[in-house]
Amino acid sequence: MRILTHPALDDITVEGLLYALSDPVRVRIYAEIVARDVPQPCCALMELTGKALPKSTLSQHFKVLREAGLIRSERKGVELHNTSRCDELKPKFGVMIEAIMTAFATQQTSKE
Amino acid sequence: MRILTHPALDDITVEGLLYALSDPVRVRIYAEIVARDVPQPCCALMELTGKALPKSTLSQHFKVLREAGLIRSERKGVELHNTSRCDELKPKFGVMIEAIMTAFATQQTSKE
DNA sequence: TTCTATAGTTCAGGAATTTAGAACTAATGG
DNA sequence: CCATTAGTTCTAAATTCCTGAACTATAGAA
Repeated sequence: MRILTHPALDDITVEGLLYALSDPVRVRIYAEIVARDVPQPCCALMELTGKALPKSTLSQHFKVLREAGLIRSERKGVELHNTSRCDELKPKFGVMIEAIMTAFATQQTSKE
Repeated sequence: MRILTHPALDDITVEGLLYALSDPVRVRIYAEIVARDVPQPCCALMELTGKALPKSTLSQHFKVLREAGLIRSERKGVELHNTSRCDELKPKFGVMIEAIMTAFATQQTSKE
């Protein structure tokens, strides 16, 4: 396994962030990582959408979130601990991420 | 040509909006539509990215923006006039669209 | 050390999407 | 009716995405 790479703040783009969050599964994953403020291993998020996702698919989704700059993944023993990079992003992107997640949360609650 | 359809506010989703704006060409198109507050025909935006885009490609991009709920397209003679639906979206999505476009504008100006 | 288990990545294919040239439709003005 | 401009639809090639199978990484136990 190669070392996990995270983009520098300068290499993170609005388009990349939006693309990462434009997938229903990925935005839910990111919302959970933000909501539970303890670092989350991938496996904790497997059944997020009701049906269990294949782990290769989940791994790809985490990779997209990571390479977009939304999360940081650090190995802790056998797991990866995933945390939001929102504090880092805020100076560059302002309230964008928060505004997106607020809108998403509203949408989710109104779906019930 | 079929009649152009626009989604009802209820059918517009956060994911759909983010997806539409996650493409570098589409976000530029939308930024121009918002910036020039006169309705824009597609043809006015053909050379947005330096190289002229094929009109079929441009048409698809407008379709994505339209079906996501970001713009409204109305026929005026031989042209389509495209306007932002941001006022309609605001009650449902709060400052999300504005926050995205602000971040995008900042990114564009810092690129020069 | 070696065996086993768990967590996650990478590979490879088929499936789905996107791009763009060509042909088509829609409206306007001679 | 013909020509022109604006934009859509069709279609095939190129690209990207999904996922099962194989692989790598770490830890704990024997």
